Amino acid sequence: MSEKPIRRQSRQRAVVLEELQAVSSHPTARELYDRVRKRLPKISLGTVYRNLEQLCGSGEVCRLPADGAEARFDADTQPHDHVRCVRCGRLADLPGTPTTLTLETLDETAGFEIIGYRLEYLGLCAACRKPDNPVP
Amino acid sequence: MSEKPIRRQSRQRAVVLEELQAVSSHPTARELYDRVRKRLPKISLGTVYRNLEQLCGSGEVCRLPADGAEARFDADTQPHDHVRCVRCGRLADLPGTPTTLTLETLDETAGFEIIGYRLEYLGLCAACRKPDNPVP
DNA sequence: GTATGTGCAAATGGTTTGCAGTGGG
DNA sequence: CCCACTGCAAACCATTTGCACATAC
Repeated sequence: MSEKPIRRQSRQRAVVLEELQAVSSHPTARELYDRVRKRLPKISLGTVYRNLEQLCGSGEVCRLPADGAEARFDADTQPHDHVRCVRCGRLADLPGTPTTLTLETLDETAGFEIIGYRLEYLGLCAACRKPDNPVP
Repeated sequence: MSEKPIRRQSRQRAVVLEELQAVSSHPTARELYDRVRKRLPKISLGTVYRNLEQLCGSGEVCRLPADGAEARFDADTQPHDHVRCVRCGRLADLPGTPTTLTLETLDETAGFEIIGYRLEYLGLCAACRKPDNPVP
Protein backbone atom coordinates (compact mmCIF):
# COMPACT_ATOMS: atom_id res chain seq x y z
CA MET A 1 0.00 0.00 0.00
CA SER A 2 1.94 2.90 1.37
CA GLU A 3 5.28 2.62 -0.42
CA LYS A 4 7.70 5.28 0.70
CA PRO A 5 8.38 7.47 -2.32
CA ILE A 6 11.88 7.55 -3.75
CA ARG A 7 13.71 10.63 -2.69
CA ARG A 8 15.16 12.79 -5.43
CA GLN A 9 17.83 15.39 -5.14
CA SER A 10 16.89 18.98 -4.94
CA ARG A 11 18.90 22.11 -4.63
CA GLN A 12 16.44 23.46 -2.08
CA ARG A 13 16.76 20.52 0.26
CA ALA A 14 20.55 20.56 -0.03
CA VAL A 15 20.72 24.23 0.87
CA VAL A 16 18.29 23.88 3.76
CA LEU A 17 20.46 21.14 5.21
CA GLU A 18 23.71 23.01 4.58
CA GLU A 19 22.46 26.18 6.19
CA LEU A 20 21.13 24.33 9.20
CA GLN A 21 24.47 22.57 9.57
CA ALA A 22 26.24 25.90 9.30
CA VAL A 23 24.70 27.33 12.44
CA SER A 24 24.66 26.22 16.04
CA SER A 25 21.76 28.38 17.06
CA HIS A 26 18.93 25.88 16.63
CA PRO A 27 16.98 28.17 14.37
CA THR A 28 13.25 28.16 13.87
CA ALA A 29 11.93 27.30 10.44
CA ARG A 30 11.49 30.97 9.68
CA GLU A 31 14.99 31.91 10.77
CA LEU A 32 16.36 29.16 8.61
CA TYR A 33 14.16 30.33 5.77
CA ASP A 34 15.68 33.79 6.06
CA ARG A 35 19.18 32.35 5.82
CA VAL A 36 18.34 30.06 2.94
CA ARG A 37 16.70 32.87 1.03
CA LYS A 38 20.02 34.62 0.74
CA ARG A 39 21.17 31.78 -1.47
CA LEU A 40 17.85 30.84 -3.03
CA PRO A 41 15.80 34.01 -3.08
CA LYS A 42 12.77 32.32 -4.62
CA ILE A 43 12.42 29.48 -2.15
CA SER A 44 9.18 29.44 -0.27
CA LEU A 45 8.63 28.92 3.43
CA GLY A 46 6.45 25.95 2.63
CA THR A 47 9.36 24.26 0.91
CA VAL A 48 11.58 24.85 3.90
CA TYR A 49 9.00 23.19 6.12
CA ARG A 50 8.55 20.30 3.72
CA ASN A 51 12.24 19.68 3.53
CA LEU A 52 12.77 19.99 7.24
CA GLU A 53 10.11 17.40 7.78
CA GLN A 54 11.72 15.10 5.28
CA LEU A 55 15.16 15.56 6.79
CA CYS A 56 13.67 14.79 10.18
CA GLY A 57 12.20 11.61 8.83
CA SER A 58 15.53 10.50 7.43
CA GLY A 59 17.32 11.37 10.64
CA GLU A 60 19.58 14.01 9.13
CA VAL A 61 18.00 16.67 11.29
CA CYS A 62 16.24 16.80 14.64
CA ARG A 63 13.17 18.75 15.55
CA LEU A 64 13.54 19.99 19.08
CA PRO A 65 10.56 20.05 21.39
CA ALA A 66 8.77 23.34 20.99
CA ASP A 67 7.49 24.44 24.34
CA GLY A 68 4.31 25.84 22.96
CA ALA A 69 6.38 28.13 20.79
CA GLU A 70 7.91 27.66 17.38
CA ALA A 71 9.73 24.45 16.64
CA ARG A 72 13.50 24.61 16.48
CA PHE A 73 15.77 22.45 14.42
CA ASP A 74 19.17 20.94 15.00
CA ALA A 75 21.49 19.40 12.44
CA ASP A 76 23.52 17.71 15.18
CA THR A 77 21.93 14.30 15.41
CA GLN A 78 24.35 12.98 17.99
CA PRO A 79 22.45 12.61 21.24
CA HIS A 80 23.12 15.63 23.37
CA ASP A 81 21.16 17.69 25.83
CA HIS A 82 20.01 21.28 25.64
CA VAL A 83 19.43 24.24 27.91
CA ARG A 84 16.49 26.44 27.23
CA CYS A 85 16.16 29.92 28.60
CA VAL A 86 12.77 30.09 30.24
CA ARG A 87 12.61 33.78 29.57
CA CYS A 88 13.65 34.33 25.97
CA GLY A 89 13.38 30.78 24.66
CA ARG A 90 16.98 30.65 23.47
CA LEU A 91 18.27 27.13 23.16
CA ALA A 92 21.89 26.12 23.60
CA ASP A 93 23.80 22.87 23.34
CA LEU A 94 25.24 21.27 26.39
CA PRO A 95 28.79 20.14 25.79
CA GLY A 96 29.96 16.71 26.79
CA THR A 97 28.25 13.40 26.98
CA PRO A 98 24.58 13.31 27.63
CA THR A 99 23.40 12.62 31.12
CA THR A 100 23.41 8.96 31.95
CA LEU A 101 19.97 7.70 32.70
CA THR A 102 18.93 4.33 33.94
CA LEU A 103 16.91 3.40 30.92
CA GLU A 104 17.01 -0.33 31.58
CA THR A 105 14.82 -0.08 34.64
CA LEU A 106 12.18 1.69 32.65
CA ASP A 107 11.46 -0.81 29.94
CA GLU A 108 8.46 -2.24 31.70
CA THR A 109 7.19 1.03 32.98
CA ALA A 110 3.68 2.07 32.27
CA GLY A 111 3.43 -0.45 29.45
CA PHE A 112 5.74 1.59 27.26
CA GLU A 113 8.66 0.26 25.31
CA ILE A 114 11.26 2.91 25.90
CA ILE A 115 13.16 4.07 22.85
CA GLY A 116 15.03 7.01 24.24
CA TYR A 117 14.62 10.15 26.18
CA ARG A 118 14.61 13.85 25.74
CA LEU A 119 16.20 16.00 28.33
CA GLU A 120 16.10 19.72 28.45
CA TYR A 121 17.53 21.83 31.20
CA LEU A 122 15.74 25.02 32.02
CA GLY A 123 17.43 28.17 33.10
CA LEU A 124 18.20 31.77 32.49
CA CYS A 125 20.70 32.77 29.87
CA ALA A 126 23.33 35.41 30.57
CA ALA A 127 21.38 38.16 28.85
CA CYS A 128 18.15 37.46 30.65
CA ARG A 129 19.90 37.28 34.01
CA LYS A 130 20.74 40.97 33.90
CA PRO A 131 18.38 42.53 36.42
CA ASP A 132 17.57 45.50 34.23
CA ASN A 133 16.68 43.35 31.30
CA PRO A 134 13.07 43.91 30.34
CA VAL A 135 10.78 40.92 30.02
CA PRO A 136 10.32 40.30 26.31
CA MET B 1 4.84 49.60 36.92
CA SER B 2 3.57 46.13 36.35
CA GLU B 3 1.62 45.33 39.50
CA LYS B 4 0.26 41.85 39.43
CA PRO B 5 -3.54 42.12 39.56
CA ILE B 6 -5.32 40.63 42.53
CA ARG B 7 -6.85 37.32 41.69
CA ARG B 8 -10.53 36.91 42.29
CA GLN B 9 -12.44 33.72 42.64
CA SER B 10 -14.36 32.41 39.72
CA ARG B 11 -16.47 29.35 39.29
CA GLN B 12 -14.94 28.75 35.89
CA ARG B 13 -11.39 28.67 37.18
CA ALA B 14 -12.36 26.40 40.06
CA VAL B 15 -14.03 23.91 37.74
CA VAL B 16 -11.13 23.95 35.28
CA LEU B 17 -8.77 23.10 38.10
CA GLU B 18 -11.04 20.47 39.60
CA GLU B 19 -11.56 18.72 36.31
CA LEU B 20 -7.88 18.73 35.54
CA GLN B 21 -7.15 17.28 38.95
CA ALA B 22 -9.78 14.63 38.38
CA VAL B 23 -8.00 13.04 35.45
CA SER B 24 -4.58 11.53 35.02
CA SER B 25 -4.57 11.68 31.27
CA HIS B 26 -2.78 15.00 30.74
CA PRO B 27 -5.53 16.40 28.60
CA THR B 28 -5.16 19.07 25.98
CA ALA B 29 -6.96 22.35 26.50
CA ARG B 30 -9.72 21.23 24.20
CA GLU B 31 -10.19 17.89 25.94
CA LEU B 32 -10.39 19.67 29.25
CA TYR B 33 -12.83 22.13 27.77
CA ASP B 34 -15.07 19.24 26.75
CA ARG B 35 -15.04 17.89 30.30
CA VAL B 36 -15.63 21.27 31.89
CA ARG B 37 -18.48 22.02 29.56
CA LYS B 38 -20.47 19.18 31.06
CA ARG B 39 -20.59 21.19 34.25
CA LEU B 40 -20.53 24.68 32.82
CA PRO B 41 -22.15 24.43 29.41
CA LYS B 42 -21.65 28.09 28.60
CA ILE B 43 -17.94 28.31 29.30
CA SER B 44 -15.83 29.29 26.34
CA LEU B 45 -12.63 27.73 25.16
CA GLY B 46 -10.91 31.07 25.55
CA THR B 47 -11.76 31.09 29.22
CA VAL B 48 -10.29 27.63 29.64
CA TYR B 49 -7.07 28.83 28.04
CA ARG B 50 -6.99 31.97 30.15
CA ASN B 51 -7.50 30.03 33.35
CA LEU B 52 -4.99 27.38 32.45
CA GLU B 53 -2.42 30.06 31.84
CA GLN B 54 -3.21 31.67 35.16
CA LEU B 55 -3.03 28.38 37.01
CA CYS B 56 0.31 27.72 35.35
CA GLY B 57 1.55 31.05 36.57
CA SER B 58 0.54 30.31 40.12
CA GLY B 59 2.06 26.86 39.98
CA GLU B 60 -1.17 24.97 40.54
CA VAL B 61 -0.87 23.38 37.13
CA CYS B 62 1.92 22.48 34.73
CA ARG B 63 2.01 22.89 31.02
CA LEU B 64 3.81 19.96 29.51
CA PRO B 65 6.09 20.46 26.54
CA ALA B 66 4.07 20.11 23.39
CA ASP B 67 6.15 18.37 20.79
CA GLY B 68 4.92 20.51 17.97
CA ALA B 69 1.42 19.36 18.81
CA GLU B 70 -1.17 20.66 21.23
CA ALA B 71 -0.08 21.53 24.72
CA ARG B 72 -1.03 19.16 27.49
CA PHE B 73 -1.68 20.05 31.08
CA ASP B 74 -0.98 18.32 34.35
CA ALA B 75 -2.40 19.11 37.76
CA ASP B 76 0.31 17.09 39.48
CA THR B 77 2.92 19.70 40.25
CA GLN B 78 5.22 17.34 42.07
CA PRO B 79 8.29 16.86 39.91
CA HIS B 80 7.88 13.65 38.02
CA ASP B 81 8.85 12.41 34.61
CA HIS B 82 6.72 11.38 31.68
CA VAL B 83 6.74 8.89 28.87
CA ARG B 84 5.43 9.98 25.53
CA CYS B 85 4.40 7.58 22.84
CA VAL B 86 6.21 8.67 19.69
CA ARG B 87 3.45 7.20 17.60
CA CYS B 88 0.18 8.39 19.08
CA GLY B 89 1.41 11.17 21.34
CA ARG B 90 -0.13 9.69 24.48
CA LEU B 91 1.56 10.89 27.61
CA ALA B 92 1.80 8.90 30.83
CA ASP B 93 3.24 9.53 34.25
CA LEU B 94 6.28 7.68 35.42
CA PRO B 95 5.83 6.39 38.92
CA GLY B 96 8.51 6.84 41.52
CA THR B 97 11.06 9.48 42.14
CA PRO B 98 12.29 11.51 39.25
CA THR B 99 15.61 10.60 37.74
CA THR B 100 18.51 12.02 39.65
CA LEU B 101 20.51 14.41 37.58
CA THR B 102 23.78 16.06 38.37
CA LEU B 103 22.47 19.59 38.27
CA GLU B 104 25.29 21.06 40.30
CA THR B 105 27.86 20.49 37.59
CA LEU B 106 25.76 22.39 35.16
CA ASP B 107 25.42 25.73 36.82
CA GLU B 108 28.23 27.27 34.83
CA THR B 109 27.36 25.59 31.62
CA ALA B 110 26.87 27.65 28.56
CA GLY B 111 26.36 30.76 30.67
CA PHE B 112 23.00 29.57 31.88
CA GLU B 113 21.77 29.61 35.42
CA ILE B 114 20.04 26.28 35.68
CA ILE B 115 16.65 26.31 37.32
CA GLY B 116 15.52 22.79 36.63
CA TYR B 117 15.10 20.27 33.93
CA ARG B 118 12.46 18.61 31.92
CA LEU B 119 12.79 14.98 31.13
CA GLU B 120 10.60 13.02 28.84
CA TYR B 121 11.11 9.44 27.88
CA LEU B 122 10.11 8.42 24.43
CA GLY B 123 8.65 5.08 23.57
CA LEU B 124 5.81 3.09 22.18
CA CYS B 125 2.71 2.52 24.23
CA ALA B 126 1.11 -0.90 24.46
CA ALA B 127 -1.53 -0.11 21.87
CA CYS B 128 0.92 1.24 19.32
CA ARG B 129 3.21 -1.74 19.80
CA LYS B 130 0.70 -4.12 18.30
CA PRO B 131 2.11 -4.94 14.88
CA ASP B 132 -1.24 -4.68 13.14
CA ASN B 133 -1.97 -1.28 14.55
CA PRO B 134 -2.31 1.23 11.74
CA VAL B 135 -0.29 4.39 11.81
CA PRO B 136 -2.62 7.17 12.95
C1' DG C 1 -17.83 51.28 42.40
C1' DT C 2 -14.08 49.27 40.10
C1' DA C 3 -11.12 46.12 38.27
C1' DT C 4 -11.05 41.25 37.21
C1' DG C 5 -13.31 37.53 34.86
C1' DT C 6 -16.31 35.91 31.06
C1' DG C 7 -18.46 34.78 26.47
C1' DC C 8 -18.15 35.56 21.92
C1' DA C 9 -16.03 36.08 17.78
C1' DA C 10 -12.44 37.76 15.19
C1' DA C 11 -7.44 37.96 14.81
C1' DT C 12 -2.90 35.78 15.04
C1' DG C 13 0.81 32.99 13.86
C1' DG C 14 3.07 28.73 13.03
C1' DT C 15 2.48 25.01 10.00
C1' DT C 16 0.23 22.36 6.32
C1' DT C 17 -1.81 21.66 1.89
C1' DG C 18 -3.96 21.96 -2.93
C1' DC C 19 -2.67 23.04 -7.28
C1' DA C 20 -0.38 23.81 -11.54
C1' DG C 21 4.11 24.07 -13.21
C1' DT C 22 9.32 22.39 -12.93
C1' DG C 23 12.89 19.15 -13.16
C1' DG C 24 15.48 14.89 -11.50
C1' DG C 25 16.32 10.11 -12.89
C1' DC D 1 8.07 10.30 -19.51
C1' DC D 2 6.81 9.92 -14.65
C1' DC D 3 6.49 11.25 -10.33
C1' DA D 4 8.83 13.94 -6.68
C1' DC D 5 9.60 18.69 -5.74
C1' DT D 6 8.60 23.59 -5.99
C1' DG D 7 6.33 28.30 -5.45
C1' DC D 8 2.34 30.37 -4.31
C1' DA D 9 -1.52 31.25 -1.74
C1' DA D 10 -5.17 29.64 0.69
C1' DA D 11 -6.44 26.65 4.42
C1' DC D 12 -5.77 24.89 9.07
C1' DC D 13 -5.75 24.81 13.84
C1' DA D 14 -4.17 25.84 18.40
C1' DT D 15 -3.97 29.80 20.91
C1' DT D 16 -4.65 34.75 21.90
C1' DT D 17 -7.13 38.98 22.10
C1' DG D 18 -10.56 42.98 21.80
C1' DC D 19 -14.79 44.18 23.41
C1' DA D 20 -19.01 44.77 26.02
C1' DC D 21 -21.19 42.71 29.81
C1' DA D 22 -21.17 40.22 34.30
C1' DT D 23 -19.51 39.67 38.85
C1' DA D 24 -16.27 39.25 42.93
C1' DC D 25 -14.94 41.91 46.61
